[in-house]
Amino acid sequence: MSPVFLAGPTAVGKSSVALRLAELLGGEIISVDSMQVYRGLDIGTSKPTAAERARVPHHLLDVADLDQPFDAARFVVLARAAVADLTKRGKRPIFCGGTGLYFRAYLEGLGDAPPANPALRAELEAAPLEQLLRELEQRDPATFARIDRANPRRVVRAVEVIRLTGKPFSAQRAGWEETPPPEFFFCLQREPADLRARIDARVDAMFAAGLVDETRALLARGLEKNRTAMQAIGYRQVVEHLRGERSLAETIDLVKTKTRQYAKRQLTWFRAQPGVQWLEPDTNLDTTADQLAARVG
RNA sequence: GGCUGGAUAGCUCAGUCGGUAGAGCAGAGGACUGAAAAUCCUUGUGUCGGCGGUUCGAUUCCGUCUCCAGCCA
Repeated sequence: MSPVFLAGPTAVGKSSVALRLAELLGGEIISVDSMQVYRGLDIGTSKPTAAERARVPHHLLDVADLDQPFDAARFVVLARAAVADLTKRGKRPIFCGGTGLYFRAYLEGLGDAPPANPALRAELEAAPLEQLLRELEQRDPATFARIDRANPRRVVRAVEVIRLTGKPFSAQRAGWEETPPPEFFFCLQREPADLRARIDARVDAMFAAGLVDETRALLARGLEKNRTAMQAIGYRQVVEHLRGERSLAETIDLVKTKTRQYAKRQLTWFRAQPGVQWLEPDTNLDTTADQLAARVG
């Protein structure tokens, strides 16, 4: 049974569709979300509720604590393990989420490069970009030629890998474009005005549900020490608000804007996904799930 | 009622010693190979508040009107 991939921008309605689809197909859900992996980030990530998780088993939620690192490679390892488990039990894997890199990494691999090394990374981040670019040009001309040289993150990682392994970064990347497209990769999309309204409503609901309190509690548990979790939309802006940087009303507006921008970037990933099948959700999301179930057999 | 500032891109504002204007933000598009809800790239024609006047030419100077601040009555 080939897995079903269900992607789409935030607030498009993926989770509801996946839930019903899983029930129809006798499947289980594998979350493809870089923030829902963290324990405690619940309201702000729209993590499936206990009730929903009771309906259908979910994998890759709450798999990291705030003091643990998590990255795309870890995602791939855990996702493969989950798929193996589901296959053994005759359950169909339904990947559902919005993290483009994670989909891609699972589908096409990440290469053999080593994980981030915090000490080295800190050193490289402190170095002038010009210097890193010079080192990159010398030690890995191929990467230097194709990399986004204005983007410090990309440059830092490339130099990090080179220093860690002594080999060029370009020699350690997975060969994307060589993998055949997945059989069932669906992306949900909506009219911009529709999506925007849903995002606004969702953000309002998050604050009404206690996002500020949740953030305060996470802060007490070390949220600020986790660089990745700390950049999650909603939490980051609320932390700034709690520091007195802006009012609550302004913060809510900002979170809406950031979410909209994020949704746009997500769509950019999925437009480039080989084999994507686009889908406009029905007013009744169960209907959409029914249609999908029929297409997927 | 008087005085002083403002009135320029969706928003906040800069600027033009008179030759029809530019930043940030928002918006739009794109990239992305172990931080990715991050990070980065590209993209700016708008009666320069209205009407008159001076001028070859006014968004820029002058007059007047409208609106918004603040101060004085």
